Amino acid sequence: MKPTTDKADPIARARDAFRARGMRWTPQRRAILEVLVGASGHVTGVELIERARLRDSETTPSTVYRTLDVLEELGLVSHSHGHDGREEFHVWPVSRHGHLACEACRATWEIEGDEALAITGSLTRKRGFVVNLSHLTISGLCSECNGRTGANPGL
Amino acid sequence: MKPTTDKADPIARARDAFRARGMRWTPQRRAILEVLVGASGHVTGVELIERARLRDSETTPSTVYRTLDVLEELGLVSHSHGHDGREEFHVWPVSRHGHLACEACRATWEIEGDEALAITGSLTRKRGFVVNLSHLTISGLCSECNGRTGANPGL
DNA sequence: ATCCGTCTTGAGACCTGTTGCAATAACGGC
DNA sequence: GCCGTTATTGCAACAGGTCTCAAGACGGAT
Repeated sequence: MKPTTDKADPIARARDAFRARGMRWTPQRRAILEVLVGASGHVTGVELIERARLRDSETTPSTVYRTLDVLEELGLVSHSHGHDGREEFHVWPVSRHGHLACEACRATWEIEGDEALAITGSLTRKRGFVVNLSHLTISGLCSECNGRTGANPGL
Repeated sequence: MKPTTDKADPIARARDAFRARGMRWTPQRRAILEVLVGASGHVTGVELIERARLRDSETTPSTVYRTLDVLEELGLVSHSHGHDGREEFHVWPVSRHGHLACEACRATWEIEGDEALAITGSLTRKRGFVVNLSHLTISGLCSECNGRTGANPGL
């Protein structure tokens, strides 16, 4: 006896989340959700649009971006900005974390746990400022690139 | 007896910095420098273009942005990204610092000194990652907005 | 004063997103 | 199953920035 809404199915859960907030469940939203299920890690807006178009060639950018906004409100995705300011979406964030991005080699790392606390903690204590960790991208030079480029007189 | 290049004049110093690197000193660059001298704090690209157009209605965006890039290399300006990813230029940075931006009230604060060190220090020590502090913008909720909006289940 | 190499500029196309608005279609009620 | 409300979509224009490329001009050499 199958339950009407399978708790393990992320798409069914998303649909329920939409409906619970009086929002509508549309084919377009379903398609974008399906793309997200197949994605992992960090994806740019353009990548998501391209993938969505593979399923439905009619997909328009505005719908994708608007859906991503809604999904962010629902907590299903989060976004931050790469060092050039472009959006990067983080799908199904398992744990809340920030990012570290090397300006030279473009590699990225996640900042979480104690390391994240070292950054957010002092701001919260001293200023009462609550950091939006998942939106945070810290850029600079990783140890490898910093060694390679030699004296970079202070970025 | 006036010296040919007045050490106190930031525009003359900029001119010399350009020439010293084999770059040319053009009317456009001079105009943009003049705008920057009259600016303070944080300015957006659009604001700078508008102000430059007041002096020279022919000013084009590409020239302004390119000049800003060069000036950033020379260390005369720095830029970071607001919480929506748009560029914000920081003119004549007196001290290297990052920014804190409230997503609700849009207020911003500077992060410098010990506070900055608390953020960059652990990343440098543990990962050898050198943070580009002047490019950093941390967004979240300031104490006032956080109190006002009540329980925000973890940004 | 003129010439020339090459750095800069300007124009416009392009890129990533956002927004206003009319047309469309979910979905709760009958 | 049909209707009406109203959330959502698609389109097209807009906004902030970047990039290419031909034309122009800075400035060292003559």
